[in-house]
Amino acid sequence: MHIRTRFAPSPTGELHLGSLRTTLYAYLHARHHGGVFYLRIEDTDQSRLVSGSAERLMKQLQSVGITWDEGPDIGGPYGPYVQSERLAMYRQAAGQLIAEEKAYRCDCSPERLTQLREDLSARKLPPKYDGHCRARTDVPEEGSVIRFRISENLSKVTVSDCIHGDIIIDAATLDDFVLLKSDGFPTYHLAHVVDDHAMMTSHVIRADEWLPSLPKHALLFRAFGWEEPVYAHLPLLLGAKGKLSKRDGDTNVSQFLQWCLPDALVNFVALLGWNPSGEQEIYSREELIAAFDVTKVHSSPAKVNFEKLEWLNGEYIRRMDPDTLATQIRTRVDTGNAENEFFRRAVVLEQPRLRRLDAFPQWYFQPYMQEAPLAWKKSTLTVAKERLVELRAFLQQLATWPENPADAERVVKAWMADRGLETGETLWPFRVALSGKQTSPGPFELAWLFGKEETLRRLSYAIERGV
RNA sequence: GGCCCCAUCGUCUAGCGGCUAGGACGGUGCCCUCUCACGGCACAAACCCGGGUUCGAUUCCCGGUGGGGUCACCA
Repeated sequence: MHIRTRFAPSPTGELHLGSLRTTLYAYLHARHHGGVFYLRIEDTDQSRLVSGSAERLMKQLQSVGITWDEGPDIGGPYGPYVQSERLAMYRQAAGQLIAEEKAYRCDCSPERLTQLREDLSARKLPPKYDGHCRARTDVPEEGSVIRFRISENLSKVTVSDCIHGDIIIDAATLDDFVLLKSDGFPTYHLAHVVDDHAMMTSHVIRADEWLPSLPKHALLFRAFGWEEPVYAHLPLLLGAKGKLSKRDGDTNVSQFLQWCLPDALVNFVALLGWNPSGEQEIYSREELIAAFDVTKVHSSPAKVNFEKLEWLNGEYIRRMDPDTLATQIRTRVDTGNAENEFFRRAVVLEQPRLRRLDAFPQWYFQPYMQEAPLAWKKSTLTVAKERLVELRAFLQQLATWPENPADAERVVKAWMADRGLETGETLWPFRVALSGKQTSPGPFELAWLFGKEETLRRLSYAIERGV
């Protein structure tokens, strides 16, 4: 069988962390099998459309490196890939079911339906449609909906899912659900079945919240006489309390991308609810594709651990080449008018310390400010300044400035050993003279960053004005 | 409430009848060290409960409990 999976978002907002994972799994499954991954826009709810949303969704997928083979922007053999452009197909399909008496028209008013549900739930009965219009033949087309008829002969429905296994549902709990709305647009149920059949979808990979309506979909496929796709219902992503939501902070992908590398985010999200049975934590895109197996996706929900994402992002940062990292940071933080070489060196210094791209220390780009005392622990300012004076003289006469921090360390430490200078009393003032901070990269790193001129300038400033 | 899903450290997880129950994040301690990170080492931390099945259950079955989802002319 040829593998075809899809991501079918409704254009009503931003790409959410949960949708990213759903998409990623569908994408990985297709890529793993050399199949097709396509995009379909589900814009059947006229009232909830958000303009520009579909475009943003696609942009965000691109920004995390998820590519599709067919879609609204690039077309493909089974288009159109936008549901509002496929209305004729849904109407035709619904009409066919009416002709076969597997569906019927209903013009019950919203008021009646609401009343009905209220009465039913007041009596502690499941709120379902009472079949008022089931036998009617006089329902006008105008303003009415088409409902699916749950056969009265049906007792059990067996559905199957490749991560949950078989599920058997009592048909009595099923409702005569709406297929076609009165505005002529299909409901999700109809559109899903018609499209995934027409578009040859082999695997429907979607969130667990769809599981309760799986029997409807199965019944529809059977009513049409179509082969059902393989279903994979993914466990939900949970926040602090229940389904991941705004309560847990902004969970939009764009929000994460402000501080997180796309590859780290993908790596992180891939391992939420699935893992290839090892102790490896970091996977390249290729490794994910090679290892992915939908049937090994967990059936239990996963709480999102944002701290681990930060850690993972740090790991990715450490593995990057400094120039690439520098460009990633440049787009996210204000680097003032730092010149390229200086910025690149600052990035090298911060690379082992950084977890969030947006947390790059600002002091590199700001005027010098002494915030920590020059004196080391129990030592005194006088001693600190004596050391700095000696150090300045030594650095001053250096013929060649160290090429890198390790060089600087070697040279200065040799000199210190020579003079019998204690490290804390010397290096602490040295570092504070350069950074002004309680915590910062080391003095050798900073001397390399600033170069001879600026290093000497800062030393002199500390000797004269330092406290 | 009906229906459905789920259940290993706080969190993500390995485990697929016999293990000192492994790893990662986070936490703690130590080492490295001028500070902060990085890195290294160590420690604390889990099989929800009750019945079965079995020589033997974290693992299989049933029940309970707990958590979650879903019950629209939304997806």
